Amino acid sequence: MTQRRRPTIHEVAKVAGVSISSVSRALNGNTSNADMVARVNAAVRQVGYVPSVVAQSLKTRHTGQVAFAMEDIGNAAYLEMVRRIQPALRDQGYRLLLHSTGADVENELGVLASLSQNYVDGLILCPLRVTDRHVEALRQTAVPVVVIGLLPDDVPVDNVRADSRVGARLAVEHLAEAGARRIAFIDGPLDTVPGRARYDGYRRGLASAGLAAADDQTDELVRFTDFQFEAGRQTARELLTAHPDVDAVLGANDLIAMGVLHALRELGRDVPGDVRVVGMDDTPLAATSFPPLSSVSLGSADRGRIAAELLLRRLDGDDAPPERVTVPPSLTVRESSR
Amino acid sequence: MTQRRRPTIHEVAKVAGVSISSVSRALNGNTSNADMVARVNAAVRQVGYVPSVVAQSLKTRHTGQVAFAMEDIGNAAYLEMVRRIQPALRDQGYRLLLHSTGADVENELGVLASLSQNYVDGLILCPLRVTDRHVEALRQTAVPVVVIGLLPDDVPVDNVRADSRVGARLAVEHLAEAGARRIAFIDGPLDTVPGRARYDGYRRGLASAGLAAADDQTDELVRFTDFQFEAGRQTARELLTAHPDVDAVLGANDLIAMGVLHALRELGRDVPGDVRVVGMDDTPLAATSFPPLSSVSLGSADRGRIAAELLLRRLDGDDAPPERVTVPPSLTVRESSR
DNA sequence: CAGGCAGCGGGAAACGTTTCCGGGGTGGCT
DNA sequence: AGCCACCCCGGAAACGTTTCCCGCTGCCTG
Repeated sequence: MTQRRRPTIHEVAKVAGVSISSVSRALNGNTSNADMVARVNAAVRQVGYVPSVVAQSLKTRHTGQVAFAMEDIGNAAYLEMVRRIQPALRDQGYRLLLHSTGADVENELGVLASLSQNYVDGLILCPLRVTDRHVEALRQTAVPVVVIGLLPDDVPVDNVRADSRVGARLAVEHLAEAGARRIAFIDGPLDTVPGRARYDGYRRGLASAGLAAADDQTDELVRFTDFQFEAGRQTARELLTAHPDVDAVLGANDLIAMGVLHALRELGRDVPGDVRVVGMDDTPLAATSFPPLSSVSLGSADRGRIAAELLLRRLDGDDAPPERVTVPPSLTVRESSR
Repeated sequence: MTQRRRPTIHEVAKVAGVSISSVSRALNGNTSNADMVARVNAAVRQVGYVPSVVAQSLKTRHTGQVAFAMEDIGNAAYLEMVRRIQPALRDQGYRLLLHSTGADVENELGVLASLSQNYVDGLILCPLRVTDRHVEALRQTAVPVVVIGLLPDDVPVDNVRADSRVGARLAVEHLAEAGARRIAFIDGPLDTVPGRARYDGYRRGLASAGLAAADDQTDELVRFTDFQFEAGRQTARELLTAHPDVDAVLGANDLIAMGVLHALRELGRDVPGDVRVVGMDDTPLAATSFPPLSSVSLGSADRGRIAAELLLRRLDGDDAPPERVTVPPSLTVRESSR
């Protein structure tokens, strides 16, 4: 470990016998003299020069970095997004910073605030909730931001949305069409954005299938719990015991739906013979479960890709008005509801 | 969008009526005069000053950033690592850069080379393979590196390893103990590091259980395929048809093992009654499958945590000799082999 | 009472680039 | 052949910090 100080542009200049301005120009392609370029390159190789991106950032006022902030990278939906975002950014020479904010909203706001420290040129944000303080912070950012998720219409920020309401409705309609009449719904917490939207979609689906009056508020077949496997299992067991006539269950995500499948198995009910099951998010879990789980894809990968594209456009200097893209959901039917 | 230029330390100094040195000292806690601190803080709030981390980095020669490089964040093992690494680093004030290198070895070397651009203070690397060029690059890095995975003993770099050979052996011994006599193994490609190690572990397990002579090379119950669900399913179907007397199957990862479960179900064999199944990696898939899949955990989360700790120690200035930590595997027994 | 020392604050340099500006040389046009 | 214009290259400033160094003030001590 020699710990020699890294060579700077000055040493290159000395070795090449030219000025530092010429070195900089040669390296950035702002010179036409082939001889100069050759000499500089030779010197660069000789001293083993590598530019300092920090110094470049200070001077050029951009860092080549973009942050992606979400609750938890362990969540399959966010994971899919990262898998698309990272290569897209890398291809354009941007590095990706990952911020897992956890369930803490303060952390989220902290990320937004830290944008002012200008270590990134842009941000893709998946907010858990959107509070007034979020909106305030979003209005004031110095760098472009793309928000994935629901956002009030008057916030001037690029926005990519899934439509989980339509997604849930799609699932319900599919189940009804397959002959189900008593369709239960196990949702996540109602005070989350997706929990709320999926609930609304479920109700609309019932109404459009003629299975419930639009103003029916009894919700006897609806349960709210966490977006987790065990939660789904427990809740499903309870629900199915209380209502043995249920002939279909929609889980608000694949984990819940997996829990439902387990509960049904424990209760000795056949899937899809006795009860049909559909999940949401269409994660890898769905394809490998038994029976393979029908699931509503909310296009996480697409949302990630589109967010990256929008951000790259902004970084490229585009100052068109903020865009609002909604990615349509799609239902993948597998055996669990066939 | 006012796009006003961000205030610098100079404006704070002007507003507070002090010098920029005093502002810097006050903000970094290097001043004892409470009055000064108060005035500076007031001025900071008044002008809305936020320090530029880029300028700070240039001056202080560290960036507060650490990179994590692996093949694909979609891989459950890497994902678990990130989930531990990120909070650990964040708690110490470091930001995390994510590099998905893909299957391309050049990309990996590129990441190593880019360390010289000093936009990070350290790196955690999960190399796919370790070539001479890797070793060379690792010897020359200017910043601390921690490698997760197998590394030649003479490379002077902190190293965290799993022991998938022992892991596979553990699984085989467990199956033998449960009464299995004809234990099959569906491995990934033999020319990958884990494929090779798991194969060795399988053979040792058989030998130690007295189910095969140590020099038996027939491998009639071994198959090599990809580390994927469909591959595991197809291969298992073929294997189980050719050898109906197989009473246990070890899958080289959970995806393969899930494929095995599906194949067994299609063939009408009961799990674990007729055939016991064990997977490896202990991903979320294992707990939610049916029946729940026994799986060998290779301690991805622990490896991530330990790697982060080692790196943080280096960043803290520790220059003890490189450390080599091996995380022991552990078997989680679930219904599929009970 | 005077001198010295400690501590605080200001000026300025430095980190490693990019880029503006200006001077000198060359080539082309008149 | 002379003049003008353009092209190249070098010098220097600037990006926004931190920190070294030095001078000043005030207090304590001899």
